[in-house]
Amino acid sequence: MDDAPTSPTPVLAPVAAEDIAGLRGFNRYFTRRIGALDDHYLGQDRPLGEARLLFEIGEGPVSLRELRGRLGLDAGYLSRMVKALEGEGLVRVSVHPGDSRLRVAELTSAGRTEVEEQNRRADALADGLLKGLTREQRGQLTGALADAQRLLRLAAIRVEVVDGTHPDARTCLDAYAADIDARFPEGYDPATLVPPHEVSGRSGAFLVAYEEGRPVGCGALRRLADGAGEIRHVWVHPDARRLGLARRLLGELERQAVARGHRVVRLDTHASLTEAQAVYRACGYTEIPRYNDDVYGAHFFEKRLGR
Amino acid sequence: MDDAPTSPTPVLAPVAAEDIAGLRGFNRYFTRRIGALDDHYLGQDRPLGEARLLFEIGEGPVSLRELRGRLGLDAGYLSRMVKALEGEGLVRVSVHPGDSRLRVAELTSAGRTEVEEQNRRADALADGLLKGLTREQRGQLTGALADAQRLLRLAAIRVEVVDGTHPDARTCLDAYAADIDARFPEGYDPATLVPPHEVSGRSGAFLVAYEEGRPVGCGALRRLADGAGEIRHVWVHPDARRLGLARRLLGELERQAVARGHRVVRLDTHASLTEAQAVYRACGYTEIPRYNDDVYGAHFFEKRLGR
DNA sequence: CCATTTGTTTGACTCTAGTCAAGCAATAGG
DNA sequence: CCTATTGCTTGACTAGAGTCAAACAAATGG
Repeated sequence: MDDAPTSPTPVLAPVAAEDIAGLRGFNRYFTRRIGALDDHYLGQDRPLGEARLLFEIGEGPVSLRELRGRLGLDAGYLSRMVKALEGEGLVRVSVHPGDSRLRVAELTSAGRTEVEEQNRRADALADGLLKGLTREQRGQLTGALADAQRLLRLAAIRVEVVDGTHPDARTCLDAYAADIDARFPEGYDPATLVPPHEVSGRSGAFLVAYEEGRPVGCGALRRLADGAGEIRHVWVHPDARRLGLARRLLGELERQAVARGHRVVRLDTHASLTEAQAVYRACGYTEIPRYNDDVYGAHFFEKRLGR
Repeated sequence: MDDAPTSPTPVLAPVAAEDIAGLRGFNRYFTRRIGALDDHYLGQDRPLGEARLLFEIGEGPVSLRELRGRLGLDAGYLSRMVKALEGEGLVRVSVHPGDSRLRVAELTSAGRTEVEEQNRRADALADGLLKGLTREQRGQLTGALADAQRLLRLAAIRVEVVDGTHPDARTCLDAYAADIDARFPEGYDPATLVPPHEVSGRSGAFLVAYEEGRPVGCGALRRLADGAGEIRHVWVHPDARRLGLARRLLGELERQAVARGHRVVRLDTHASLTEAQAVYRACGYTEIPRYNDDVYGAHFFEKRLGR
């Protein structure tokens, strides 16, 4: 058990030099070769900044504030670019109906045409690149890129301990409640959610996972009457599923439990959450008899925290 | 045979939309997230162009001509940047000993220190990214990136038909001859190489594979006395091995053979080239009895070009 | 209702990156 | 030996990308 080759839940370990070299080598190759190419083609006759802006406005109307955040631009710089695009008839700007300080931009039909042309060019570029490969190799490439992207996204997600009353904690719990309310045949009563004070300070913890500053997952640890830890409300935003984030949250919650002196953690799940049950089992949890009177609980799990 | 799920040698087929979308999605994610981060950190207090230049000078002395090629810079622009770095005491420039038109740049110890600092920062960035993953996930990521890079390199290689007398053809054949001369216990006599006229025009073809403008592989097709095609001198530069380029060259040579009306191609290999034999077998070649008096040939193969 | 805060605009800059052409020195090719 | 050619430098210029501060209007919080 001590020298298990793979660890069921994440353990922090120093990063191997070859992994760093691999990532850096790929980064050099990719950005200099493919990325640069793409930027060059995307822009064509238009400055890259404007091309990116058009692309980012894309579908529905977007507020300038949103664009500023997404592209990381200076307010003045953005304002001027939008004005230039408006002057060319590619973008229409209007005042936000709800808040007159905000301005929202959307593409005109000419703008839409230009974005389509951009997409055509980018597709042609990708097509030209992939053409040299067999169908099988293309599939391998697509698979490898998907795996890499999944892992890079997971790696970029930061898990932080926040207070149970933190707005991001509430946002996540609301989404969690809505989510399972839709999934449980009997619905879900939000009053069942763990109260903020139980997951704050010494007695418990609340974790929020952030991807690019946006909360995309959470998990709570509280103390049971008998002194064991209890994990509750492990949730992952639909956009961030299938990355392995639930496992990561679980591991972080276990670390929090260890730090609070718990030697064992328990949790329960609803009968309908079969994937969750599989995750718990894979992470070293074993099924135990009912240990509480939770109306939604159907399966009960426990894990001893060793080391 | 007609509907075999995987094709032994490359066949051109339209690129699936999902492969294009996969590559484009990854490109967007990667360049905007990782690449941009990297550039930002790499530069720090120094313009990106100069930072890249320092990195590229790296070890041993490099001629400005070489740097110009590698970074794709304008001669005047490069000249000025080198001068600026020289002024800061990071780079030492001297006249090339062999050709006084050329100038060679190398790092001073201050320059080396700065590049080390660059590397430390880039390593720290990669380390910070990978830290969120388990050791197993890091290994998966490194593997996926290596696969993707291998396939992207292969995809970016262009195979062209050149005249047998073309300098790139000669370069490749010289490298090929030197390569096998070192591998064959009995050495290799370059006089055995196919004469240029046999691989030009209607009777044959000479293919050169280019990676970023540099020849990295070749292959020849000529016509045998009985009208069959013969494939010879399939060679891949050591830097471009393990990408699957030999298979690709083989496939292109077969296409050339079909275009010239050959219904069958043959080839021979030296007893010591066991990997090559494996490739031929995997690409649908079957071993046949000796069909020529080549002193180096030990195994003889044939493939019918059907459809 | 008054003071902040937020979202945006405008003017005035800076710096990086890059182009283009003229010119000079060394070399290569006939 | 003469004429390209190659490699580099210099001057003159441009455009893209971005910063910073002042100003102003709408919304928000006491």
